[in-house]
Amino acid sequence: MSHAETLSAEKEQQILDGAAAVFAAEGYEGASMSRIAAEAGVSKGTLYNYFESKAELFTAFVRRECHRILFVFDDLTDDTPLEEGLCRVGERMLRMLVSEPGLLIYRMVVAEAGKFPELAHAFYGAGPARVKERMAEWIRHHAECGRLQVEDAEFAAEQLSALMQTQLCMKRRLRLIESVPDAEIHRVVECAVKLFLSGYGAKPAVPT
Amino acid sequence: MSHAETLSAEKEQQILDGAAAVFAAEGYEGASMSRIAAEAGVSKGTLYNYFESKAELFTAFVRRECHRILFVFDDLTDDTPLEEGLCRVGERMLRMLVSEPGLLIYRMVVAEAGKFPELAHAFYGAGPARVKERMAEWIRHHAECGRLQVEDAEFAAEQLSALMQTQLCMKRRLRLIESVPDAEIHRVVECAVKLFLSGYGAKPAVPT
Amino acid sequence: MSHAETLSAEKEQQILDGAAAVFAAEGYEGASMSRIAAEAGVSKGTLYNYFESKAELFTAFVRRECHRILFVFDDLTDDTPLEEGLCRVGERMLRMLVSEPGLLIYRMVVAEAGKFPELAHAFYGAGPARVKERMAEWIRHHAECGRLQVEDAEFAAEQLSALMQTQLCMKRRLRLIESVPDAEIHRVVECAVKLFLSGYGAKPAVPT
Amino acid sequence: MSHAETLSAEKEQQILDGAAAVFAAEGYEGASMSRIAAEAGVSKGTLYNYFESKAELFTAFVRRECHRILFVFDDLTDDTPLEEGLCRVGERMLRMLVSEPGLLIYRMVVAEAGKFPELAHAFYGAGPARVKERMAEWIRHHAECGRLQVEDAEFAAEQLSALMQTQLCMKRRLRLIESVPDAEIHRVVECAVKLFLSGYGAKPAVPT
DNA sequence: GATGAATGAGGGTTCATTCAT
DNA sequence: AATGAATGAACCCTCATTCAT
Repeated sequence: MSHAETLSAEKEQQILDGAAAVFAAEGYEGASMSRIAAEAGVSKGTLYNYFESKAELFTAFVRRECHRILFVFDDLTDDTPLEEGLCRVGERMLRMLVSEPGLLIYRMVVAEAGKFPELAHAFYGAGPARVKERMAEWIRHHAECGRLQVEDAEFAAEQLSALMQTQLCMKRRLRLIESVPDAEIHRVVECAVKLFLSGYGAKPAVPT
Repeated sequence: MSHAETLSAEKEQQILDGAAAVFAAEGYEGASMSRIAAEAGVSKGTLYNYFESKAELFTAFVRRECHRILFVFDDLTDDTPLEEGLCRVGERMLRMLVSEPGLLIYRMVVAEAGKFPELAHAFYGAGPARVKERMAEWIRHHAECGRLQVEDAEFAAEQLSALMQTQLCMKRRLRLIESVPDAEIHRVVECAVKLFLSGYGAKPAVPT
Repeated sequence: MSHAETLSAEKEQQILDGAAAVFAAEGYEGASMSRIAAEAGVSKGTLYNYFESKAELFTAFVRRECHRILFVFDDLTDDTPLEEGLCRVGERMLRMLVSEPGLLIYRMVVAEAGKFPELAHAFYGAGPARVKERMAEWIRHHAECGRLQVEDAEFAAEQLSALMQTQLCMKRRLRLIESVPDAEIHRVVECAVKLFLSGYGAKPAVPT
Repeated sequence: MSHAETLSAEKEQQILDGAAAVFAAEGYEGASMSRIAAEAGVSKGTLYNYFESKAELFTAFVRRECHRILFVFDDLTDDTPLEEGLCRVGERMLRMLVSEPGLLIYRMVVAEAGKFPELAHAFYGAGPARVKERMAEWIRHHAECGRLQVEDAEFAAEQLSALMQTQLCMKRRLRLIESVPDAEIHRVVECAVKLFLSGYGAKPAVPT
């Protein structure tokens, strides 16, 4: 992206793959260009033909991972039934959050927010902020249809997102567990949606 | 505890203070023992009299920070009114999460979970797990009193915790904002408790 | 001369021009083949088609510069009046010594005499030695005509050369000054010739 | 000089000796800190305990060499007879110029004047300029005593200095010769002084 | 017990050179 | 003949760790 197209795009991906492996295992500071080169199967010099510095390689790697991850709303339309839509979006979000690439990028961006503020900003904009925004739109739509009673759609969206991030998520972030069974995900999402709807769902008319 | 009585506990704290400053600013890999020694006002050799290695110093520092942070339930009793208790606990938790020491420890543990799995474990046990456990007890108490309708108190506690961690929290973790106004905290906590109670609060008897 | 006829002499000069610019700015070790290639507007590979190595390119560049510089005696004939000839030669020599190309070559050859002894030898032969020899011939001619009283013409030539290299010259070599006004040059040369003639000029017959 | 006195002055000299050997052989850019460490018999790290960087080590080395070299006028008094004084000073200067340390420092300062302008400046001030000034004073003294006819004593001093730097000097600078016989030095100095006095010496009264 | 000079492996980066295209 | 991507050794420098004082 930031480099001439004369260099092989294939090799660039190869390098980024190597970088992903090493950054994931060692973090930014802990990763060495030597190891990345070895992991990617290229020489150390080649790294510098593709990326000007370790920092730029890291940046490119984070940006690529960000793009790979953000697909949460791809096929949600206004016609999707309320509860089904909430569950589908929630499930996707949670799956992404506990997936290996999702965790990787979360850890790295949080860890290096001080050194790479622009990355933190880009991550927030492309990730949480975008999800919130899109979700708020959808919530607003359903509120207008009378199926939700929401005043601040954006905040409601934040709450829904937050409800997905129970300790399941935390445990993955801390690498206390290696994988997450589907059943767990379903349960978390279902309960989150239930709680959400109990607060924001249209109240049944109370019979007089 | 692991050291001979000949070493001064005071100096140990002095070193940990220096370590805290440098680890906070530079991260684990970025921190140098020289800088820590300078910051702590001792010689490099002394560092190694108190801690066997950089890794052990880091471990000790993280453990101390963990202990400093966990005070959430200190004065909550069974008599505390339900909503007030929820708010008080939530507020403390959120304040801790967005505080500089809280963020520091969160970032470091998440970042180095791969290299220091035992730290991640200890952090989880001393932090999220303990909070959840304590909160679940309290919820269970109120459920037994009929003020809450909760089947799985632990999961409910997780949800309440999760609701505190809206994007306010994320923004702090990403260093997108430098501080958090009290009003913001109040609002997040209040809304969290409201949503929580809408789902778990005792339903008013429906008139027949 | 050492290359196949398939290579373009034009491009060779182009490369040497690039090399001159970079060697002048960075010195031998400081210059990079990449920068030379860029400066010359050719690829790195092409450099190696024309010159076997960095050392050979440097050698070729120094030799070319040597040739460019040596023009001191071009139009001096036996008929040129003594003092005028001395001044003209002196002035040219001094101008050459303080000129940018002259300084460049002097600095580089002196700096790299250890690594490139054959270059130092070639430089001496093409420069100082040739000037001395040519000047000695001319001095000898005037001695035979009775206008100079010289026993060792070669040594006298060395002295005349030496007299041109006052601190003006040194200051330029040390880059303490950026340019030399004509008046300064005239003065140095004039005084040098005057001193020279006071020692070697034919003594007026002492009246009996 | 620029460092705390806590480090061993002995080892500092040891390092500077190693640096001298390597800088002399390879030049500034060509010298590697590894080789200097090996030559000095210390580890690479130790180099950096004593000198902050390669540039600073080079600077320290040049300054030390400068101080070692400047002793030309140490015992010249106003009572020293004219011709003897001129010869003595000239001889010392020439010996210094063709000595290994003298050449070393000349080569390095000329070669790196672009990169280390402050060194070039310091060298000029401590070397050529100081010699000129001191020599001019002495010449002025003899002029006042009527033994010399000099208008611009400083310029005359420059000329005398210049006359020492015949091709003997140049050959050493180019490493074309390894050593200089005393006889050569004597001859150059004697002829220089003779020429100098023929121009600036008090003229014998011409008998009427 | 405290010090900090010494170590040397390893860090990121550059660069002369090669070679497939 | 010309290119420039690839290489890997070597660059300057940092740092966790040791140990004589």
